[in-house]
Amino acid sequence: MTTARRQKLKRAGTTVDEMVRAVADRIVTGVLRPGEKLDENSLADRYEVSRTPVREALRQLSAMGLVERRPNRGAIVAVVTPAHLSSMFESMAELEGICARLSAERMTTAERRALEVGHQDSSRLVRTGAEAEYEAYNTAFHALLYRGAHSKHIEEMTLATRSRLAPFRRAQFRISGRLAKSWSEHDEIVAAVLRGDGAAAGAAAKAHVSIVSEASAVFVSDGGQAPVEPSRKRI
Amino acid sequence: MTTARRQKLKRAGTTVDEMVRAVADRIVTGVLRPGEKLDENSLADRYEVSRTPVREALRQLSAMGLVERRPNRGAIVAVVTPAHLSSMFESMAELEGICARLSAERMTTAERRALEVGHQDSSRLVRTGAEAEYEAYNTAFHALLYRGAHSKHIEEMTLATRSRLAPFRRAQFRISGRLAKSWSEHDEIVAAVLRGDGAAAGAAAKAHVSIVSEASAVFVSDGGQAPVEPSRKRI
DNA sequence: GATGATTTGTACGTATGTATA
DNA sequence: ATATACATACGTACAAATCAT
Repeated sequence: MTTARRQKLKRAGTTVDEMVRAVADRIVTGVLRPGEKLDENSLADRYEVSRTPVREALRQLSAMGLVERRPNRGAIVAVVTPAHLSSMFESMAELEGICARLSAERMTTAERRALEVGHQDSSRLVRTGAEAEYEAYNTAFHALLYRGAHSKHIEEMTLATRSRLAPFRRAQFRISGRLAKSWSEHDEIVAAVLRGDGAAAGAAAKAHVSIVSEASAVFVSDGGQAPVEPSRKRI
Repeated sequence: MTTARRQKLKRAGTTVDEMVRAVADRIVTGVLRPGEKLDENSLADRYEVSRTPVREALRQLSAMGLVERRPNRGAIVAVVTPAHLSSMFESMAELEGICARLSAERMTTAERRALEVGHQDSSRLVRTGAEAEYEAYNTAFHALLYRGAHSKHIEEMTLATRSRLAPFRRAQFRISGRLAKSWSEHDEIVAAVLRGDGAAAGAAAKAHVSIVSEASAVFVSDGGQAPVEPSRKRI
């Protein structure tokens, strides 16, 4: 029986907001796996709060798509069908493409410089094979592209979709050679953005995601992220 | 003083779900205007429920982007800056374009037929100037395009964005000549979809939204949707 | 299929934080 | 600026639904 150790929240803002952050983090990092039950009492217990904020947090997570709620039947970590997963990757490719295209057209000089500097620096991570660091950089790189589109709502949609995909793409850089391949794809995107070629940047970014999608599909079929369901005390 | 008449919910599922539906509907139809305060007690009073489900509904609406919540300071109908509004219209254009492109490539024969039949029938509404009916048809028409893309997540994002824009585009068909213009734009989209020309369908759909955007901008600057704020008893 | 246990849904009370005089 | 009024945040209690036996 897994012990459900208590863990006081930081209470940066409201209890609910902290709960949302905490649970969302555990979902996207894969600690909580798709299909896993999210019991209100256990969550309240774990974070030492009452059920009221837990319920509000679950509802918000549900609206975000990270959690599924069936009336009177509780909440589970969202479990997506292969069809829906592929639809999300498809959306991600489209969104990345849009962001890259708009970034190529709209980024300020400072933004372009930041993109290029980061990209050049990251080559060191590839040479040394620093997977974890490269993954962190990769997130920042893509965030720059979303931001550079200068369109708040597109940025929001893209980040939200990325969050929902996170549980399914975690192991992508473990796949041999993926680091170098990712970098060279980034290189193509950066070059297109720097020369203001929206169409090329969009196409490259879209292709970049498609490749990640295939890599993740392999991972999924490994069973590593297969929906789970029992193990009650795992919060 | 506007009377806050009580109104029992239908209780199809849970109270909260009905509340979300009811309040979202009042927001997108413009009964509740951007900036208007959503007082928990008044809402609870109006729908004859306790504050608990009201709070959960407000949080879900907030996650949907229809409502803004400031900690300890209550909720208001989401008020968007002109910049954010234009970003949402831009997103809408991109999403519509994607849906139309994918529909052109993926719709089944039955779906194509339904699209064309509805479109041809709608010409009658244009001739008779049936604005309300045409608006209803228009919603269905676009829903067909979203559905026809055969990509659940893209469909969800598009519908969600459309909801958030609804309060700002309501008067679009009141603008003289807009009905006929809308129909001819639809005609271009339908033709492209039927002949399987994804690029043309996407471009036409994207342009279609851009024009709506401009029409709505006029409407917004009319003050018709300017953020309100007092009138406490208006729930 | 009925019954008890468990879990979710709703109501309400109190404390805390925010706005107002 | 201080105090007062008021709205929100959270906890607790109870009701209703689901699940297991």
